[in-house]
Amino acid sequence: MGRVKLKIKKLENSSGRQVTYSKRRSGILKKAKELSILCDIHLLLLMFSPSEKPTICIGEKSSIEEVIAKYAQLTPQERAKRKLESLEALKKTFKKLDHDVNIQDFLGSGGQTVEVQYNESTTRTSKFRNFFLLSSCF
Amino acid sequence: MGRVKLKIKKLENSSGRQVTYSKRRSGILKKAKELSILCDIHLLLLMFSPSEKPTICIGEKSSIEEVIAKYAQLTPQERAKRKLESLEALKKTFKKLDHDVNIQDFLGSGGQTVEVQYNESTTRTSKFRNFFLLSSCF
DNA sequence: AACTATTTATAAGA
DNA sequence: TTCTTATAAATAGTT
Repeated sequence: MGRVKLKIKKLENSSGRQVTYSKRRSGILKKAKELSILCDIHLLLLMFSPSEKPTICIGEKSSIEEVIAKYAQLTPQERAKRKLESLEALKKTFKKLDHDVNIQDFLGSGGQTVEVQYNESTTRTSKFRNFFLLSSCF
Repeated sequence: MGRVKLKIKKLENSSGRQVTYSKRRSGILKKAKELSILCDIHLLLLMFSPSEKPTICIGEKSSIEEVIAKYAQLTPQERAKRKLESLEALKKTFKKLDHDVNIQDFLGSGGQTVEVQYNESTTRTSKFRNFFLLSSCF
């Protein structure tokens, strides 16, 4: 959308990245909120600006805890399956809408799984402890 | 976008909700992925379909753990501030783009803060334990 | 911060 | 469900 079609790759101009972020951030926040209302679903969107400023969007229906907890309740098998399905859906969208985008570049490696074990005997800061507690849920 | 302008309220027809979810899910996944690439940012999008099927989208740059951990590192004050800022940005977008939407209805109460304390002496299932561990990070 | 030419997303219909 | 198409909406480059 706009005067020219944009190549989906990292914008090399730093201030350009910030401008594009501001514009698209508004757009995606609106989309997220609309989707959660129209379809009455749980939704969570979390993002960080190029200068690391965070934005969070939580669907009307949800608290952050609910959304994360719902995801945490899935089995690892289920989560892996969903990741792949999401990737497939995205590929399909791009095939349909964007024949001239390099799909491989765009999607990257995709369905990596991450396994992190929390070692009780290791001393960690609160920050790192939180990190590992959270990791163990995904 | 479409043949008519849609009112942003819960679609009352159940199959209509599912159809709209499918279409808009593709759209928002594409937007999220594009934003994360163009602006080279960390991003996480998690949503559940009307039939509770989960979808997760993680930006090219991120693992789930990284995004959550980044958010977990903010102070509660910082988080509350960001929530309000996000809400303000959304209000602004709607004022500009959608004069005929009922802003109040659309945004709901918004900036609620949730405080959950984990009580070590209480017995809980793993599921609930995860819930509270996660809660304590937000 | 606004504007506007264009591209993109999507609501309804087939 | 899947495809089409008229129309609304988002946004890239510009002012």
